[in-house]
Amino acid sequence: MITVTTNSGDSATSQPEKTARHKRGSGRERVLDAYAQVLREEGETAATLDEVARRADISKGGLLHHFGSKEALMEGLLGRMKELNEQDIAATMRAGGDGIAAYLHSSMQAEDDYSDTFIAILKLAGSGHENVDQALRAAFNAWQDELDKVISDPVLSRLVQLVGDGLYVHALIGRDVDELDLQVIDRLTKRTES
Amino acid sequence: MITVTTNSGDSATSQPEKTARHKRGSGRERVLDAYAQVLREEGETAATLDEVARRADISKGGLLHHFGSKEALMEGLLGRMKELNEQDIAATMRAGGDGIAAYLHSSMQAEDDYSDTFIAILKLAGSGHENVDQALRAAFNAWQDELDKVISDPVLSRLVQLVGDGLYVHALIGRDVDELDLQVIDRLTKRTES
DNA sequence: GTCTATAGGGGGATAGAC
DNA sequence: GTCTATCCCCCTATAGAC
Repeated sequence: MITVTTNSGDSATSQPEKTARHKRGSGRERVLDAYAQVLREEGETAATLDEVARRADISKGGLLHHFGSKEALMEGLLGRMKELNEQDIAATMRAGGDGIAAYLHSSMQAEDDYSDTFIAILKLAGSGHENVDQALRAAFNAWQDELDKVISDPVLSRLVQLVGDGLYVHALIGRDVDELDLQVIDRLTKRTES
Repeated sequence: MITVTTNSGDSATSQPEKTARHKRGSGRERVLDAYAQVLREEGETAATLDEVARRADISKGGLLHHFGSKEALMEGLLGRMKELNEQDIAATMRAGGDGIAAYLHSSMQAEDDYSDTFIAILKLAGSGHENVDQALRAAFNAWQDELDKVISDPVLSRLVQLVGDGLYVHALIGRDVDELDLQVIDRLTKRTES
């Protein structure tokens, strides 16, 4: 009894155009790139000012000129996520025609600026920084709102989101996406009844 | 075409009996309890030897007698998880009669020793400790194997696991379980075809 | 705007008394 | 088995030269 408002085409191939990767040279952005990168690759503990400065090819003093404290650096990254959130949601939903497939695929492969930032911030989740958890909840809610527009059944919509979040966990621990994951996505995309 | 090998009773209420909470006094166990607790509540950064010792009501020297290094402490917790894994899987699957509901409910409410340990270790995921990610992958695989025994369709089985993992993410960032989550579980439990 | 130097604090680990 | 005292390193942040 559930209807997915989509033209169910080839679900596994349609990919949206996301924000292009920027590795531009303006100091502030280079620092945020480096911070997000080290968070993704080695986690919170490894993300020291020294290491971030090293990756950004800048001195620690230079870094602290742009961001007066580590807290400020963190909020800088949260700001970037907030900034990219809307435009990425729009791009994901617009492009493929199929919201579910596009959403779930974007949960699997972090290859745009938004996903990079999002995954980096996930590494800071639940570690006492209330700002972080708040920003993450806001991001989740924004995606949920968008999914709700595309999927008429709210329960199915939530299910799709939970599956996407599950895929993030698997990525987090290095559990590779396999054929079954793709089949799950395929089934969620193609089925119009529960 | 999917058949869930279960007596589909009242899915939302059946709860298994898990391992009882131990807050016993043997130094080693108290230390592991404290370590897991601080990881869950405040994350990896806050989990210093000083803080763990404080919570375990022991001195740092005393702690380091039981676990010679922080690395050893970590592996101690991994050992506990491995130890509890099998028995918790068995308890979860045995009790309710319905594997899906039991699994998903245990993903929501961490109130047994295994879940406590598991969530704590999740805070260490993707932070460069290869042991941790390996242990987590093993735990995920063990649950997957068990779900596969209960759910005849492997795609549905994976879907159920992904939803459970998604619930963990939501818990991680303090997004409370709501009515929709319960409805998702209910639907996954009751439906026998995709 | 970027650098070096350094202060100040905290974390992990060792030594050795009890 | 548990404690105190201590060492050393690294991390954040500040000061100030260029």
